[in-house]
Amino acid sequence: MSGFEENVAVMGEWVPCNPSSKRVLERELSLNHGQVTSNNNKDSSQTNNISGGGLRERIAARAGFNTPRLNTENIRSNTDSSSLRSPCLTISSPGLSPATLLDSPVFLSNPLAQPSPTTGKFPFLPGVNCNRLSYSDKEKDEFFDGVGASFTFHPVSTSSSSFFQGAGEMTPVDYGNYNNSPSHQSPEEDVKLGSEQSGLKRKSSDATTNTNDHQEVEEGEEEEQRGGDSMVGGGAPAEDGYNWRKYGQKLVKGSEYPRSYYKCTNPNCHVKKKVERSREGHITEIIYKGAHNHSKPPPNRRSGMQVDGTEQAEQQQRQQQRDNAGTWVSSNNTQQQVGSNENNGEEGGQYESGDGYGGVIMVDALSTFSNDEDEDDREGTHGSASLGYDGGGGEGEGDESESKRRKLEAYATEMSGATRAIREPRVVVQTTSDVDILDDGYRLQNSMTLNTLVSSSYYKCTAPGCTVRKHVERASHDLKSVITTYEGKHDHEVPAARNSSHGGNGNSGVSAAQTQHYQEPPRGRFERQLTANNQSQFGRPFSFQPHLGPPSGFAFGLGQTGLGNLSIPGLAFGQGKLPSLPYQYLSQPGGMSEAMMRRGMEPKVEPGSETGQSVSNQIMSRLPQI
DNA sequence: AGCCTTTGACCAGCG
DNA sequence: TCGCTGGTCAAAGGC
Repeated sequence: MSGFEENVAVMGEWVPCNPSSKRVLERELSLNHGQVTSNNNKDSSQTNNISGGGLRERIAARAGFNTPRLNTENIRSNTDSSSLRSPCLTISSPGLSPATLLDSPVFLSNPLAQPSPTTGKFPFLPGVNCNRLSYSDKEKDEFFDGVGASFTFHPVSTSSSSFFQGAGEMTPVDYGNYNNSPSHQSPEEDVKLGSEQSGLKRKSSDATTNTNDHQEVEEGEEEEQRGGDSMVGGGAPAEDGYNWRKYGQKLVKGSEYPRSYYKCTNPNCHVKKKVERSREGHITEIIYKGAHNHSKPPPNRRSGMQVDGTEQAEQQQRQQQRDNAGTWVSSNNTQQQVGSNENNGEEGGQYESGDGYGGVIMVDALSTFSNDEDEDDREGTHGSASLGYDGGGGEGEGDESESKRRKLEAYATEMSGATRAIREPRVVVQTTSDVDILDDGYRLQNSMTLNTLVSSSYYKCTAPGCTVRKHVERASHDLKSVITTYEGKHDHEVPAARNSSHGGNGNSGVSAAQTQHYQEPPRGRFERQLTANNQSQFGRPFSFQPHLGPPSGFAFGLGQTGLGNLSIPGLAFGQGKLPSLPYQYLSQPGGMSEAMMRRGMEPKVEPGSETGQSVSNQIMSRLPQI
């Protein structure tokens, strides 16, 4: 199922390189929590506006994807310590590619964007109304002038595995699935070296066929390290399922790496993509332009596309999801639009349906998606939506956004004091339209997923008139840790299973065993939490106190999500992973520790783990001391 | 033979 | 108008 575990494996690493950055982090840690929490307490419309970081706005405006900008960089053990590596993301998920994302009926919203100088989304920016959808260039300029050099990200070069960067702003948009876990990967990331100039020896690349979770991530990285070969022909990245022809390569100013230009080889498809690869052949940036108006080539014709049992299984799953998805009701505007897009895409051929649902979008902090929106690019109008950093959104803003993006990139470069190789933390967003028949038997819709440290899936019962909501949290690196929170009362009969495949166990990646502790929630307005197998993280099941909160009640923290997924310098893979905790604790002002204490619980720390430390403390403790 | 990459040249947008 | 830059073209060559 393209639910939780299938979707995301994102990793990012970045390290504040100077004391100033630490201060920024501290501010972010302290400020974002509160803010986001408050934001989340607002009604949906409000939060939508807040989220307006732009993606949502543009999505709404354009009803589709157009030019997702995917920035990725895999950071591994860096043998070249002298070279600064950008924060890396590793996405490898068979069938989940940017293209897949384009096809995804559900997308993320800007709130997911990592707050950063380049995203123009600095919730902690003094004097800036964080609820605003966009900021003028002047404001950005002023801001950058103020923040400027102090905001510098330095990539971690020591970790064998990058650490996923969580989304920045997350709004409790409806009932989405906010997945913050490094559990899925996008194929694009696995594209290895295509063809490198500068006498670089061509490697092959690509596609990690994965399954789920960390295993996939790690395998994907291993694949990378092995120089896994999946390049099409001479090196066209094809793990996204499409065939590409390289038509140019150029060293772009300000970029440390050459940029390759690819066109979709389909005669009637004008989709293009730009790929930047590091010297090692790691993709540092992928920018898609346009939407495929055709289906992916048959697997057996996808040169360079690994089609193994895993992928086949996933394809089957996706098909199954498509079959099921039509019966579910979207719970928010965005999703409805997405659904519309989906239909349009299917009917109009704008959206290739190959991957259908679920997907991973890796977004760099500069902009989540590029905004090349000339008419040609909007050929796939149905499936086009441009997502920009500024959240301005609106017709005809593509060029402007692009310009702004470039401008911001320039800023980022300047601020980094080096090159674009120093990238900001990336945000990986997973979107799904999974509809699950949970272990409780009710059909719930999982509308959205965002990746952060903790996967948080929001479900809404699809039964007419039923307002029950369910929130499932899973530890990013331990999917067995599950916390389920109910709101409302389960006032209708449990629908009969529609699909044996779900079999009451379609909890988006939560196995029956993992939900075996399910208990019938009490009637009435409430929230109930349960855990399953969380002993793996804390030695014993959580002892949650009732979480009383607003209806939407699951506070998302911009800060916690982002920071919660930060790669901590000096931490190796595994070490770098923050403790698996319900993000709601991360979202608490003061960090997890404080949140937990307020809840009267004490995190159990596994021997040798750092679980007991608050995220912020952990992060801060590893930052350079001022 | 077909498809792809390579790569220098060309074009267009922008300041 | 000019130079810079990003994007594209297209000939050459490889597989």
